[in-house]
Amino acid sequence: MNQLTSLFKILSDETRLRILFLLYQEELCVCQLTGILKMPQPKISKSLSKLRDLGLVSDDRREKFVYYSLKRESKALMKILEDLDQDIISYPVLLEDRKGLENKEYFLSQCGPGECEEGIL
Amino acid sequence: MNQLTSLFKILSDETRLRILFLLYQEELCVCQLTGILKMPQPKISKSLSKLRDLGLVSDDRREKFVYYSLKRESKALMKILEDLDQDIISYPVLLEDRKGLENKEYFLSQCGPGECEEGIL
DNA sequence: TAATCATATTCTCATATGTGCATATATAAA
DNA sequence: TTTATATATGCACATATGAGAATATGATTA
Repeated sequence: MNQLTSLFKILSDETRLRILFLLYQEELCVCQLTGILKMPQPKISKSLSKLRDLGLVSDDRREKFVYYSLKRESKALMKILEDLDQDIISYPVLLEDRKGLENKEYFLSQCGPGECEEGIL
Repeated sequence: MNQLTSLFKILSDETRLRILFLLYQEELCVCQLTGILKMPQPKISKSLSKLRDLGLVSDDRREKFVYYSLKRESKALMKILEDLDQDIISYPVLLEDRKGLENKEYFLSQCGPGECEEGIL
């Protein structure tokens, strides 16, 4: 029961929800998430660490980057993400994030916010 | 999106979640909820008022009692409650609450906590 | 080894949140 | 019009939480 309410609490923050929904689609590293969500890197890192604390994501360092992926073990979480996916048309923010995934390679290069974003965005 | 995260925040409190799940099964008044959940009445009332603020429940005064019922308009909420219902075996607290529903008539009489509970409980 | 880059952590702050207790309101009964 | 009963609200408190800025860590490259 406590696990369930903790899950809802995690989902009650928009940043975390958006991250989870992105990772539901594919594995991403911190700088990719930072680029897609257009948020300060510490904010992303802190969100990710909370998600890791709850055991919802796992991290894997490969070369320069730390890749995060959804653990897909919580049946409750998976159901919620599937439902969001099915009704994604109702959530423009999530749709936009999904579109942002197309630039994922771009965000791998060193692009601090405000530096070389104009090229694509 | 904000509506969605607000929903998750509401669900992140065990009291509110239990209330919603009870109302998902049937309409109940405050004293019945107080009796079933074995919690102080102000706590129940305050939870209910938050649920009403979000438009998740509606209240209807009939004689001495105020009956609350689930509004069933939020598709997201309904899906979550249905999923809980389907997997209720994983949530003993909710199962216990459901069992408590059998005493619902009993809690309609004036029974402050600790007074005449022993009769049944 | 020094420098750069990706990520994590710390600190401070303002704000929100749940709880318990007391009390107010309002309807119904006497 | 009192009295009882059901429900709602206010207050005080402790705690939790998210944001932002600064900085630390740790791996990689030069």
